[in-house]
Amino acid sequence: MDMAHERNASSEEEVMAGDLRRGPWTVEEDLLLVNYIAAHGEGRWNSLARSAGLKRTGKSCRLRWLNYLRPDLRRGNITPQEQLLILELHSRWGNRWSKIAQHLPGRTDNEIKNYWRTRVQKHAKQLKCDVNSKQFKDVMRYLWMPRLVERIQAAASSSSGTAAGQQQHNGGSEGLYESPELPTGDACWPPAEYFTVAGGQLHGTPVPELSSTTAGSSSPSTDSGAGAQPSWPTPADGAVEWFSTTACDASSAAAAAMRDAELAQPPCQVGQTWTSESSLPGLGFPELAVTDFEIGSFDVESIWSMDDDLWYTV
DNA sequence: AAAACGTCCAACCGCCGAGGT
DNA sequence: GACCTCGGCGGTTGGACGTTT
Repeated sequence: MDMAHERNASSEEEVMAGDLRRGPWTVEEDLLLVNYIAAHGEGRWNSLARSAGLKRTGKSCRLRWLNYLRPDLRRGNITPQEQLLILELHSRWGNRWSKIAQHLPGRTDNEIKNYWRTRVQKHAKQLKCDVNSKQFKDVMRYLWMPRLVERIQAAASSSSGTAAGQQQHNGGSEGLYESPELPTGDACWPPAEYFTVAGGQLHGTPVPELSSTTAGSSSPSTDSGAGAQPSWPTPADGAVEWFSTTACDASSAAAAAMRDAELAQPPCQVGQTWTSESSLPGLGFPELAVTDFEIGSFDVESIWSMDDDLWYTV
């Protein structure tokens, strides 16, 4: 199983906290928990822990079950589709991991949180920018997310010939993109309510519980103008922050004032190259070329040369 | 070969809100 | 209303593992 299980169950890692065990779970504990839940179901974790004969806190049992033992967990790398969804949802909700996880079936909040901290924040660090800064968010929205969409589209189109017949999904006439990491017959991804592929195009639809301002009203062009259309935030979305050319210190009063001004204006500050006329009709998303992208001191080319498959894995 | 460094992720911690008494 | 218990959440940590020097 996992490496934790290979450890000696009587080692000093298993420090007793009172009468409760801590540290890595053993195979025996996992079996106790799984069998008990199979027989009695979840809930009342403290009493469950006692009844199952586990010397663990209810919290620990709950965490172990939700993050590791649950049968419906997805394993393996975060797919580009999932990456795209995480970026998009994080841009809306911030560190609401559990909420984000609700929209990635089989993924846990812990997994998404770890992904964000280890992968996304690393890129922010490489850009010498705070991960929550406006600049970094803009990099994500205008560079990485379109790039991800391109990758998804490329994968979808390259597999459409052979996999089209396998990608029929429940009730829809459009073929869903299926993650290449999933075995045939596994759940399609992303779920139909988010993105679908029809006519070689990736389409975004509103995420449940999200602001209706993004519903079917917005989609970006990619930097190659490919026309992929996940559910991007729009200028009309009050929660969306738009470009500024200020330094990375997003907390400065000047930057805040500039943001306020930007929010009252059409979203155009990318080297002044974007105008309402240059956006795709009705899409509200600037049509950008990478070379147009100038914010602060970012070395845009360095992003593409990063030796990291975060944004490119298929 | 091995030390140093970086990455990943399971698990824990502290806080908070909901619900019950 | 006060108190307590519990579940859930986000932040953090420790250690295994991989990579680089």
